[in-house]
Amino acid sequence: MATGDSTRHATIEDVARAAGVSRAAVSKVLRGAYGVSPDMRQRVTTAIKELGYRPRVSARGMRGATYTLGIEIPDFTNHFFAQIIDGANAELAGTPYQLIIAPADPVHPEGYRAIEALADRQVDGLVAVSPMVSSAWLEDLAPRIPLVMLGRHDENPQRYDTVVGDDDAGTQLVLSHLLELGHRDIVHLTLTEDITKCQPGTPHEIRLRRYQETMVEAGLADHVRVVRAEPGRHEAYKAAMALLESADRPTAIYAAHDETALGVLHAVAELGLTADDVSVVGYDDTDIAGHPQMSLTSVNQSGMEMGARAIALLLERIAGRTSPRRLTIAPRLVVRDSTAPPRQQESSSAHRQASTD
Amino acid sequence: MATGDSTRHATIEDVARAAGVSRAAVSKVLRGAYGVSPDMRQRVTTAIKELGYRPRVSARGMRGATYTLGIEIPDFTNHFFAQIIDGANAELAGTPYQLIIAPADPVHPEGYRAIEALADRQVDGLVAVSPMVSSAWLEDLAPRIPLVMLGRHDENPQRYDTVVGDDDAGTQLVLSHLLELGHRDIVHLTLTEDITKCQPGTPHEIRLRRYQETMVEAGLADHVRVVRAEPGRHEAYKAAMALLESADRPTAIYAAHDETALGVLHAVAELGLTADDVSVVGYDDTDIAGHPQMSLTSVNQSGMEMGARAIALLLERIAGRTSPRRLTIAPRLVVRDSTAPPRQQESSSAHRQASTD
DNA sequence: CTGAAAGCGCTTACAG
DNA sequence: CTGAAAGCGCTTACAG
Repeated sequence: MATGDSTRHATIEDVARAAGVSRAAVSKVLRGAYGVSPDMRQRVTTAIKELGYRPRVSARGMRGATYTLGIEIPDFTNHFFAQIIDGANAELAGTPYQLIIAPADPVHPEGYRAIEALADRQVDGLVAVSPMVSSAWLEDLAPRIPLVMLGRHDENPQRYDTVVGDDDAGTQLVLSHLLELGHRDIVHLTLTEDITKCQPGTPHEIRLRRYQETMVEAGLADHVRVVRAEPGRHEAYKAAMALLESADRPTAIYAAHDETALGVLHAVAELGLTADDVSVVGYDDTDIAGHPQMSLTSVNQSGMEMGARAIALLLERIAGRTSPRRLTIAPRLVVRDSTAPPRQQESSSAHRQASTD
Repeated sequence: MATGDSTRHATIEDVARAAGVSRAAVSKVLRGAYGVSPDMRQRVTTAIKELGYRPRVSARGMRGATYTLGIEIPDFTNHFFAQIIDGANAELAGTPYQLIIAPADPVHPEGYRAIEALADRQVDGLVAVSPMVSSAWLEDLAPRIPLVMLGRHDENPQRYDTVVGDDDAGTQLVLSHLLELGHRDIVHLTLTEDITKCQPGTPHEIRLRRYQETMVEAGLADHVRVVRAEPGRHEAYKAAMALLESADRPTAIYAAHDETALGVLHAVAELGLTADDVSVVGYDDTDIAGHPQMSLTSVNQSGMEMGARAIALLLERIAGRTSPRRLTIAPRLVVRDSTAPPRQQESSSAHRQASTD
């Protein structure tokens, strides 16, 4: 009766009273700070348990830390991002930090909104996948909050870290593979321009540029062909259908990523075609690529590892590091059944190869 | 020089000073509350823009709302949950609420930790997918925070809402389909007991029970066979391999959900078997099930819709409703190529069927 | 080692 | 319509 109804949540004041100590003392025990006698710690711990006390994060956030790390992700239906979260979450196990994830606003998918939402919530650190946000804006945000960006090839970030795949090398692997198989008519199915045309070079922009350069270097400048589709499997499917039903069907398609590649494979299967007719390569090597019924050749850049590394860098920053770091994840091509030598070709190089064997 | 460095983030005090009004006035404009003259609103709005002011959510949370809704999800790699988030996020577009997602702690996947983490952060409402959490604990939590649970068949929740698929009807659809095709050796591949053995009846427990009952009703009590696997595609694959390589291979497998079914299909493909040898049915009808290369027969219960409905119920609760509601999503069987009549059988019923045609 | 006091940036009654 | 004051539940210097 004294303190009121027990439905009300206990506060630090309640704990202090129950333990016969000051609020400051409870706070210290809570944070494992120095300067608490074993006896006092004991009494406080007991009181906390008895009252089922849990500190309000909002209140802590007013002065100190929220023990919350935020991650912004543009799209949940893409399995690659799920892997990143998984890796990040695993890396956080055993630390006092809680991960919260903010999905990009469907209306404003660039990421500004979601990142701001996280910053407004006073997260102690932030990792984001936002190729379309300007680096100047990030430099402006970074002094207020430790920041690690995924998949950004920014020239020279001053105040935040980056974890990137080597999209240049990955694309090189893809094209070497296709060229070795004897392909010449290689189309690159990428995303819409708003995604490939950002300043620092988004992953998709780099893949596109490297595709063009490599084709030219291989003497296939005439065969450079870029097709674009909105993000999403179904959009990729539609674009691929148009492409595959057109007069000059390519013998190979290098898709922007697995999500796109799955749409392409959908079209390929629906038209009764096989890898002999048109080879398909993806990027990300998501779980489904390895399924025997899909067997998609793809570039692995381990989303799990990217997520884990990003968190590791973030924890370093929170611990005090201020100099910027960049981590590059090496790509690895996983060859599967979705790629094969092109069927019967007028291509002289393919003939040479065949007769040389 | 007067106010200090401009790097410091503006507070409500700064805005009030710049607009020449009180902090209370700024607060009212912020929340669109009554009792502000158009002129004052104008001046405040201008000041907010000029200063780039954004209210700190922690501070708001101390007294009022955080405009944050939380959602707890046990597993990000399962596409069904991604769809739920997508649906929830879409439903929130245009409202002042921001969605944040907390992944379950990998070490304590039951969900208590993640839900508490969200509650500690003062979210204005919470939706969770936690079959293993006790309903008593939820009743205890609910008075403090509006709560909607997904996939819980609790008897009679008093203080929270539920959105569930009709797992009973869904299972009935699956078995009717398989029985009509002529299958008798139907195995149910479900998850480990800790997931199916919770009190109120988890979705998987209901699918399991309904499977057993329907088999008995069909006179196939002798054919009831339940196999269990840890969650995850790879675990399902291993269990399926053992099952398919055993002496008495079933002709059909009803998998706990698509994630499991994909593992089964992996084994089926690897052993060079087809749907004629062993039919496979999943649950959730995730995107990949509809891919022509997968073509998995599955029960659709629309994760998008479940997520959207859950948010709609939550907003009602936040608006004041206190009476509990339950929403049931009707399942729909989508028949694809992964199911077919069993090949050549000694089964008399199969013979009857064949000769009757 | 311990505690009293100030303060974080908002919102909420309550007067005017 | 407007504002002064109290208060939300913590943490942080600062004395003792």
